[in-house]
Amino acid sequence: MLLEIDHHSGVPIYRQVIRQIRQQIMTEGLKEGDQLETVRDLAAKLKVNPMTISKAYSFLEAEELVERKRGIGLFVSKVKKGRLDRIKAKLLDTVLNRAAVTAIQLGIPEDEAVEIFKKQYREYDSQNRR
Amino acid sequence: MLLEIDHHSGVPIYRQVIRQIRQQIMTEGLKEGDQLETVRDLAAKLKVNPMTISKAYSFLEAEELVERKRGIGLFVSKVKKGRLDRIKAKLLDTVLNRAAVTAIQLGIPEDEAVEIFKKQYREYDSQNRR
Amino acid sequence: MLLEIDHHSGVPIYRQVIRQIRQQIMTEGLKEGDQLETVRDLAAKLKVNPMTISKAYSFLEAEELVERKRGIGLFVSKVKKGRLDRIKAKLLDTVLNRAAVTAIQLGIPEDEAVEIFKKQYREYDSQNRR
Amino acid sequence: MLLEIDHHSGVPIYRQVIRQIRQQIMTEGLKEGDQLETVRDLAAKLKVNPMTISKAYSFLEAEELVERKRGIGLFVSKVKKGRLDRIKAKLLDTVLNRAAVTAIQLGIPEDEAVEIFKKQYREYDSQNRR
DNA sequence: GTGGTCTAGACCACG
DNA sequence: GTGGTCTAGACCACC
Repeated sequence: MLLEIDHHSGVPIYRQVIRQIRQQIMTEGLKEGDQLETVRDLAAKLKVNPMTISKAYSFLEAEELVERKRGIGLFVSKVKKGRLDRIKAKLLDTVLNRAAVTAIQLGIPEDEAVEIFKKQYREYDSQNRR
Repeated sequence: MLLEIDHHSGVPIYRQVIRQIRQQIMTEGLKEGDQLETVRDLAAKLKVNPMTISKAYSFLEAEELVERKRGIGLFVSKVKKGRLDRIKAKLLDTVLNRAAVTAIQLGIPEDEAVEIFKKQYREYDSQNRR
Repeated sequence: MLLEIDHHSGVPIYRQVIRQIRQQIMTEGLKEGDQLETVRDLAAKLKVNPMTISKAYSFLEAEELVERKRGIGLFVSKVKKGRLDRIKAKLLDTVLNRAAVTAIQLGIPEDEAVEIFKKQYREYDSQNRR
Repeated sequence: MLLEIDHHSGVPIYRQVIRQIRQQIMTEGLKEGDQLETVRDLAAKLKVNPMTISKAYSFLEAEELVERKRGIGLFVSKVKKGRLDRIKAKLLDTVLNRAAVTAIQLGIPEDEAVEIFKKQYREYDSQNRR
């Protein structure tokens, strides 16, 4: 499980953990039944307090993306395809809406904004294609 | 000066103020030499604590988008066209990049992402056209 | 805000807090816009650590039953009638299902179980009617 | 001896074991003098840690529903009819009381609550009738 | 003043 | 060994 924490971003560590794990579940980097790293291991690896990790895991559990097996560990839940799609769609809408609003407020016309968006898409995509 | 504060967004109020004023300077809703509303007036109008406005103004001043004339008030600075464009471009790149990255990580193909972006653009645009 | 904590029940304190506040929101003992007691006050009143209360509040916020106004406090969110009803119905189904299952496993016939249920209902109801 | 373990319910496994065996004794699926499966066998069958089964058996022994014959095994105790009935009644009262209280607190009228209860009863009953 | 975050460390329940 | 809970206390951001 590959996580990167930015201690200077101002974003709480536990939220960074939540977001990244959620992302990996969405993109199936983490699949149903996969075990998450133990609280203590992940805490040691990221050099943060175990409770910080525990807190992140608790929220993921409340979201039902992750399940506890008591005394054993945490595992990725089965997420129904429909629910997954809804979460994805919502996430996407949010971020694209934010982008569109900014473009409009800056007075950038639609096609120009779309071009920049495409450029960004292709750049990132080509860099991260495997 | 027209500002809207969303108390439920989680975004700090002073940042909402900063962003909106910055936006207005960018789009020339506020022009060089225009005077900003006084801290007290704006605070009263938005029903927030004056310190919140004061803080926002300080940041705008640090950004050199605004100048303090002691004893008189705050005024929009002269911003060179080139610098303005660079700020705009950078802002736009940042937000569109973030959107693109999210789309890619969720495995959304380019044209699908573009479609959603356009939809968001048009929705917001039609709602806010004056 | 009236909360009772049972330190000996084995149920985590923060969950007791969550459940009771949720209950009060459901039953409109706490209404939209009402401010929750501050973390520190409630912690002092219940004689627990503020973080325990904070944790409870965080989960309620994640559930969107409660909203933060930064620097001011926490307030009961507007909950759409439909969503409220769904939450209520689910809660009710869960607890009545558990009751029914137990009755069946003990070999209690339906009408006998219903009679006991009615008795319990009336007893509690008459005690707590105002 | 037929037991079902739900790893996702959050209820400790040893408690699930206790409850189900107790249930079977109540309903006379297990009768006086019947031998319980050995700790090892049951643990292997349920694929859980033997200590978990051992712990469950200890509680049943403490409850005097079961007796240890050293070197031989565990056997279902003689339970006086009266005591059995009292245990049953108490269990039933507890769970039905909890259900009634919840219904009342949610403002559900008696007959509506009863209807839902009956529905739950019939659903579960028809599914598990043999 | 408000709530949020993080830490260090203790203790508990479960397997 | 696993995760969960709670505490005490520090520091931060916001209003």
